[in-house]
Amino acid sequence: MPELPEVEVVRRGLERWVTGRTIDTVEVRHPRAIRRHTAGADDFAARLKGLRVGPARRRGKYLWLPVAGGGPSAQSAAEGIAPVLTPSVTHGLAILAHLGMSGQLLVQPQDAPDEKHLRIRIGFLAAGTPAEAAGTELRFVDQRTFGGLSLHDTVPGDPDLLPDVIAHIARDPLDPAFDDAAFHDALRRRRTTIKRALLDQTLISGVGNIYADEALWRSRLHYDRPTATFTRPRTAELLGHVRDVMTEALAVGGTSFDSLYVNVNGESGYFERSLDAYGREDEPCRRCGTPIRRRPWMNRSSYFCPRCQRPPRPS
DNA sequence: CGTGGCCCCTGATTGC
DNA sequence: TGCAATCAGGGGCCAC
Repeated sequence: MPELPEVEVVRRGLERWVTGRTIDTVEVRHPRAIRRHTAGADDFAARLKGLRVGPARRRGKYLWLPVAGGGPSAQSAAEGIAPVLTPSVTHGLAILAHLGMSGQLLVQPQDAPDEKHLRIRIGFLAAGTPAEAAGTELRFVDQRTFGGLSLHDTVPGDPDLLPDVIAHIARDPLDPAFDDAAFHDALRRRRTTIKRALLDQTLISGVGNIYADEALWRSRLHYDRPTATFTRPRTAELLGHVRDVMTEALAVGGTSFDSLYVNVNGESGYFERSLDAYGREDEPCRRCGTPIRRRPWMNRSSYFCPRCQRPPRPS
């Protein structure tokens, strides 16, 4: 459930508390949390030991931590191929994390009691760590186990050390390299509706159910509008609102309805109070006063103003 | 192939 | 009180 702003809050915490440290021990306590690492939990733990964590990266809702310091690449090890003697400087390994609906990455004191849904624990060497980080470890906690960690080769030559398995994920709208014109062209080619398109991580990443509804409300667009009829100005306005709402949410630490959505120190964000549509069923629209409605939509809900956001004519 | 429906999982809340 | 149904910020997979 964490979307781009919440994941970015976590990324910043990892950058501050984990980057630069050297992994010592890895404990996998639930197999589902590691299922995307096909070589298994023992391989995951053994390969990470002794590696140093690089800068924390993010694309959309995916997070990764490049790791370096020795050993063959994941690919060559998995296939039994001898490591290349002169590997490319920008070809390496990265821990990939996805939080799913309920995942958390927490930096906790080693002696803190285990969380009920603690799935993976990563401990670090004390040597060389900043005094303020000493004695802490990284924990992946996940009630519903839709999220998980895995270890992957990075795309050769990619300056961000993007894990190869997420190379198909689109850039997110806060990425300076996001291509607005290409996004508009892709929308026009699709035979789908606008909210489905916003949630399609191969078209635009980082947008989930909350920020899709918020951006559509700001744009006065109904979630069922077909994308094939979008004009350039309409796409531009929508992208502007997507960027605005996510930037505003990020500035206050993201959206937290409960203690499930927290930064690495367990603290909640404050954007819930600024939501205009999501979760506001029967409350007055802040533009026109009409009660906000909730509609079942793709096993979830869509919140919208029935007056500001008129449905398209049925075709 | 693109698109839409279903399923994975645990827990909180609501209504009978 | 108990129990069933519904819902939750995600995405992979599989039919059509």
